[in-house]
Amino acid sequence: MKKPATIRDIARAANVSTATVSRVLSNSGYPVRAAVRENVLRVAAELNYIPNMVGKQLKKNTSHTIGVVVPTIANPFYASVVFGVEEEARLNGYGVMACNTLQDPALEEEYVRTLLEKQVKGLIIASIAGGKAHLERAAGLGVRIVAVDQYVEMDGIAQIDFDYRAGGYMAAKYLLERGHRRIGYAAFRLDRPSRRRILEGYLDAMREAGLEPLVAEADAGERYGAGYEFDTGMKLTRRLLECDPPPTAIFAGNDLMAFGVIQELARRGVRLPEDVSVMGFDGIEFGRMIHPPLTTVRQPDYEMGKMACRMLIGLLHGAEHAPRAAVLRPALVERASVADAAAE
Amino acid sequence: MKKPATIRDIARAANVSTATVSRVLSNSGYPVRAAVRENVLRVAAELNYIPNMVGKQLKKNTSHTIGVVVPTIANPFYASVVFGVEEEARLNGYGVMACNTLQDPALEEEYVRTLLEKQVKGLIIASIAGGKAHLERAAGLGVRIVAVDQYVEMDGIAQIDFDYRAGGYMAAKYLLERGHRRIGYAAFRLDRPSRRRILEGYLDAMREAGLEPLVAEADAGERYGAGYEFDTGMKLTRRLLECDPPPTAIFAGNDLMAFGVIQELARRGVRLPEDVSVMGFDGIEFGRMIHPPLTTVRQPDYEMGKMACRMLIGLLHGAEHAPRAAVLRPALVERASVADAAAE
DNA sequence: TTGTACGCGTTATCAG
DNA sequence: CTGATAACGCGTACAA
Repeated sequence: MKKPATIRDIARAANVSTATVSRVLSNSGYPVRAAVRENVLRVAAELNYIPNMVGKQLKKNTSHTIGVVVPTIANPFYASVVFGVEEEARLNGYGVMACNTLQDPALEEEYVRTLLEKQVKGLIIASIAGGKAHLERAAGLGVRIVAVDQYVEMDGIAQIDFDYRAGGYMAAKYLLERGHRRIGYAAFRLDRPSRRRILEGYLDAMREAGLEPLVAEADAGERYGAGYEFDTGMKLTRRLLECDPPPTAIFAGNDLMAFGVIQELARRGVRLPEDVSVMGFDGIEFGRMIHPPLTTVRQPDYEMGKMACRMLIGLLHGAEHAPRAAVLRPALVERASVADAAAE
Repeated sequence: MKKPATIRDIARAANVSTATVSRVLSNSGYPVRAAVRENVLRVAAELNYIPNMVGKQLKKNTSHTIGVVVPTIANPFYASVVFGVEEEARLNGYGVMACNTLQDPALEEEYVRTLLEKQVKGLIIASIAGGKAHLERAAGLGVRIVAVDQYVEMDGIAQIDFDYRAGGYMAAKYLLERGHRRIGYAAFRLDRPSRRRILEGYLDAMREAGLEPLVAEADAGERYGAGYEFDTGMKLTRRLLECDPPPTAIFAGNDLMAFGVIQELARRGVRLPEDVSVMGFDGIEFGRMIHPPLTTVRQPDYEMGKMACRMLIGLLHGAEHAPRAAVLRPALVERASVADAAAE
């Protein structure tokens, strides 16, 4: 476990200066005599040379790693986003530092700070923090930022937004077209703009149809985590079923919650989708793995990650005309958890 | 977007030397007059100072970020492992660089190399590469390595192993105890030791019972990805069902595949679990979200990540007596996808 | 208790 | 084409 070779070691062994070594090893395109170049390469290989990015980074002040901040990769939706970012990053020679904030604003700020200390020059963030001081500080330091999933009201920040309102509207509308009149909406806490916008879409569709909305909102204060969203779906379903008359269709705030809705319904012997239809939101791949396969509104997670990464790298490469905003449209994924409403 | 402040800027503004600034800002415990200390702190805050880890790292040759290499976080199993690692890392002031190899040995080697260039001192890896030259090179450089999920035959490497054989045995045994005699095993390609060991466990249990094994192995060459495992489950189920007589229970290589098995069975109108029982492997959280909730053999993913990270940090802190090996035991998770075999 | 000066591994500048 | 040498931001002997 001896010390790794540096360009100095190579220089010494090859009888050249460190400058020359650096020139050939970094593919700088700087002219070096062919014989010398080959010799340096040979010696470097012999010495098992591995370039030290830290030295390089300190010198060039550019890190080639981008920070990704999401609530949690335990939700496959965000896992896909991160995965998309990572793929695109790798193709461009970048690495990724992923951070899970667990919906905790303090943790989000801590992570952003750590990322800054590590000299990240680019950041992709699904921010759930109320404030944005941490983002402004980052931007002030010249860090390029791409906000995904959650819109961030801030100048000089690139956005990949998603039309949540249209998504909520699309879901409700679809249910209405299938003949449903009593459509319940099972919502998480409405503490994020994205969630409120889905609700708005649902509300608009119901109002247009002259129907009474039926909303069940999750209680606050539950710990965030893998199974929480599922359990919330079960709980809200119980609440919705107490209504008189009960809904013939339930639209859930996201797919994980929809799984909970389905589970609770199945547990009660309700036939799916004949008795009650269920609609999700997100379009995670697991939707097609349950029974009945989940009809849902898809938000392109993986593609969103790739797109965000591409945009960020464009910004990093100083492309002034790089696109700084995009808004993704929802798409309906018709599977089998929604049926026509039974004639009354 | 002016240049970030350095300790030199602070030193100048506070009329002290950079040495003093460094001493107070790095909490070195080195004696500094209280008044001076407070002044430095004040000036640092005023200047919005953010320590540059790159400089620190170059100086101290210690990176505080650990590399994590897994097949893909698109599989919730590995997502949980990474999540566990990250949580534990954060608690200890470490950051995590996660890399998805997509089961591609070349990619795995590339990632390990990149990690080395970034001067990671610790590595947690679920290696699927045939060779181990890249790991030996890393170890030779003094990098501490913890192998998880996949056993790696190599000196000086810490292991968190899992008793796959016992898991396979446990699954088959459970099915046997429930009265099943024709138990099919739906396997991925048997190109990894872990998978072969699950098979062995199954085979042992069948042999003990004097029963004929019934194995369907996935074809090679399919692209690895999120839905692949699910689709494989469906396909292998079709193959298993062609047997005469068909199995009354199917044991799947992992939970995702079990979802595919269930889906294919449901699609054919087979009643679950009355007609055919299904058993998974891994114990991902989604198992309880499908219908019927999946009975499975659990491998503690999240805990494994935490444990690996703890072990690694112990090694990094030079704890010579740090545990260098652990073998986790499978646990049966009884849910509802397995029923007693119908009397014949 | 404080300051000076050097070096970590690399690249860039400038002179040959 | 090649080589000295000065940075990059920081921590730390060593000296005062």
